Amino acid sequence: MEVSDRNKIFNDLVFTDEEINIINSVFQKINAKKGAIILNAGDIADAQYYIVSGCMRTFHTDEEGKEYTLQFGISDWWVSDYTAFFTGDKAILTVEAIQDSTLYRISKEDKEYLFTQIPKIDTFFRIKLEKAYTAFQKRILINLSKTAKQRYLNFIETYPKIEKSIKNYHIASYLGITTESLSRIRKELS
Amino acid sequence: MEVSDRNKIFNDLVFTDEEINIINSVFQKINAKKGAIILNAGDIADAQYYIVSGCMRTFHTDEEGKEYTLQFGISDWWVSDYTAFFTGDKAILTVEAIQDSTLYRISKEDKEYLFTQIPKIDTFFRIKLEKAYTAFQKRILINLSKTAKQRYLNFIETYPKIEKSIKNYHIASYLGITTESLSRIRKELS
DNA sequence: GAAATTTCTTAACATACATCAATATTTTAC
DNA sequence: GTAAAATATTGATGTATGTTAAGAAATTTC
Repeated sequence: MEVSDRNKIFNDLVFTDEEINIINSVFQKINAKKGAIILNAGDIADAQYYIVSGCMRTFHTDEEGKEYTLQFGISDWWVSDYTAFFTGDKAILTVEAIQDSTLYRISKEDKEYLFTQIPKIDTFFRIKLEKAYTAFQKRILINLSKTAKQRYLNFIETYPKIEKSIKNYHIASYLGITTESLSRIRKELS
Repeated sequence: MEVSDRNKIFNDLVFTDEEINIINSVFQKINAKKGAIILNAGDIADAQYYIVSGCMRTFHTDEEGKEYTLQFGISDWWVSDYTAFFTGDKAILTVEAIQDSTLYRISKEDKEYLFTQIPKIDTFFRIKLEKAYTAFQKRILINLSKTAKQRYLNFIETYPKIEKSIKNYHIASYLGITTESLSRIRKELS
């Protein structure tokens, strides 16, 4: 792993040379082409991924084949099916690259090894988890309380950098509406 | 804290006498009467609460005074406005007892002290957080993909023990529908 | 750079759920 | 146990969003 990437991931943490060696040994760099799937629903989610650049999407597919986007992930976000990652159950989410993306992969096993070797990383990941929890709480309240138009405006705020490069139907599946409805909302707003 | 309560909270963890003393010193037993508010939106959320018995509700109130129920909490659950608890921001959630409830309170400060004194408790709380995250992920996907009737059926599954004792309008505010709509759904199902 | 494919928009109509208003039922207070 | 208050139901009507279908626009492929 390059120094700049390590600093980007663990920004304010300082490591010894030995710790740096350990970190380098557990992260694997991955180039995911647009359309590539890095985790498939039904598989074991035995890794999580740090996004250096690009854009990822995690979504659930129901019995009828309809897709529901749980999250978009951009630079400096972590992605996986965390529910499956934590529980050991099979993934119900698929994680795909919707732009060419560069990622770092760490397996669940290596992450646990990392915790034993560099205890402060435990705290680092706990804070990430707290933030992820917080984001989900916010999302639930917005879904309960806001109209589709308000949710769309909130989406633009949440993802200002990528909003224009994400396909309409992916945004719609994130908002819980059809692509036609989103089209109408966009028209009203313009 | 009574032995039985400590075992209930930390079921499979084993503590030394000294650790037990520390635990006893940081948890405060609270009896909350039906209707009591233990955390108010706008306040600092400097504690979290373990529910021994009873039923709690966490909800958000919007500018118009409409309430949106984020969660019901029953025996063996933890409640707070975790977003506020983690970030230090003011609470946007209110936590109220909807039945007479017995709780144990632990302050944020004491919880951090507990982590330093009994490191394995850190892992215990991390797993709780993972489960809470998982529950929220599930909730988001259900809200995106299911009709009100399906969400109501899912609610009954999720809260089978308390479903009958929770007010209709509280359930409705959890499902994101009006009390009238819930009434009609119930009629259809009966 | 033209053809093929994918994505987005528009329109007509359908449906789920909201709103408003009235009444019925249950719970609480004295 | 009765009156008052709170909660739940029902009906009529409104609205946001879904569905189906067609065509327009953008992107990809060769």
